[in-house]
Amino acid sequence: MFKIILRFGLLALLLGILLELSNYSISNRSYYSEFLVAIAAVGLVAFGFVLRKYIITKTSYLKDEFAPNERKIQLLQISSREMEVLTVMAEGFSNIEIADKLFVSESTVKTHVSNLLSKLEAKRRTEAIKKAKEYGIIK
Amino acid sequence: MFKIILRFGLLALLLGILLELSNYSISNRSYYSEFLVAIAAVGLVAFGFVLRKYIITKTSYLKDEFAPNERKIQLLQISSREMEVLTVMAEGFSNIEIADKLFVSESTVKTHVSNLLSKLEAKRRTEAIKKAKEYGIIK
DNA sequence: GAACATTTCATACTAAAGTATGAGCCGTGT
DNA sequence: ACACGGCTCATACTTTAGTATGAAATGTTC
Repeated sequence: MFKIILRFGLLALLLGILLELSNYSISNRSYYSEFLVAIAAVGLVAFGFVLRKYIITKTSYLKDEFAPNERKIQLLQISSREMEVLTVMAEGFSNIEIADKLFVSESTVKTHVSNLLSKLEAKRRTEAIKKAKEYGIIK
Repeated sequence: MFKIILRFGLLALLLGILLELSNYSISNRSYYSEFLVAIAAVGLVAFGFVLRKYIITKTSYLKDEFAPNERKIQLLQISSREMEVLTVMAEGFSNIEIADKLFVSESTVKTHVSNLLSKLEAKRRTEAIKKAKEYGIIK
């Protein structure tokens, strides 16, 4: 992360120097004045262009260090056990498989899922998963 | 599309004028010389920054930097219609809802889903959705 | 044009998912 | 102590989802 900031900082500095250079050459009416300005301009545009990509990829990188949206979880009144069910459910497991993983009965899982559906205002588990992801409460 | 090109063209022109202006003011050693250059530089970076977004979003089939993994789709022998079903299915819709959206019967959707499950080696639609996302064939 | 994949649909199943209701247990807090 | 929320489970039921099979209409490819 610091590496990227450093890289972009250096690039920005370089472009700044280029601009300054063109300033001086303009004052001196050098041959390369217009040329240098053009290069600096193109460089700056490219800088912004690439910057966006890095910002986007690096923020999606931060999604890997996934922190569930606790606010939303509390707002929807989703309990910790429901969260566990939701997480395993999103992995594509059936109710019985979830039950085995959490050491409870299928009935219990069904109850949790049913509660999750109403809390997430979803009609199906697929819809619940989609919404939960949109809310950032699961990855 | 032309609208966007026009907009960006105008913006680029404006930035060019700004640069030229700063050139002149530098020659004249005006108070605003450095200031103008800085504004032009920031403008150019912003230009590139926004440009990327527009290029990506306006090339429509590349939404949010997402390009479906065509190689994987072909490898798994998933047909175009199956892809459509998969996409809508991942949005959390039921078979009947998918059928309505694609103007086919529920039977047809069931067939497609069933084929998708075997092709994706999934036991349930939730698992299929998860795998499809991992493979990068849906977002 | 014959072979082949795709898309469509139906029928008849079985298997899951989801709903509704009631109930017992366990902590926490008033 | 008692109310409350969370977790557990069961039974009974309805609704979807998923499988199997067959079949017909399209394209596509060699």
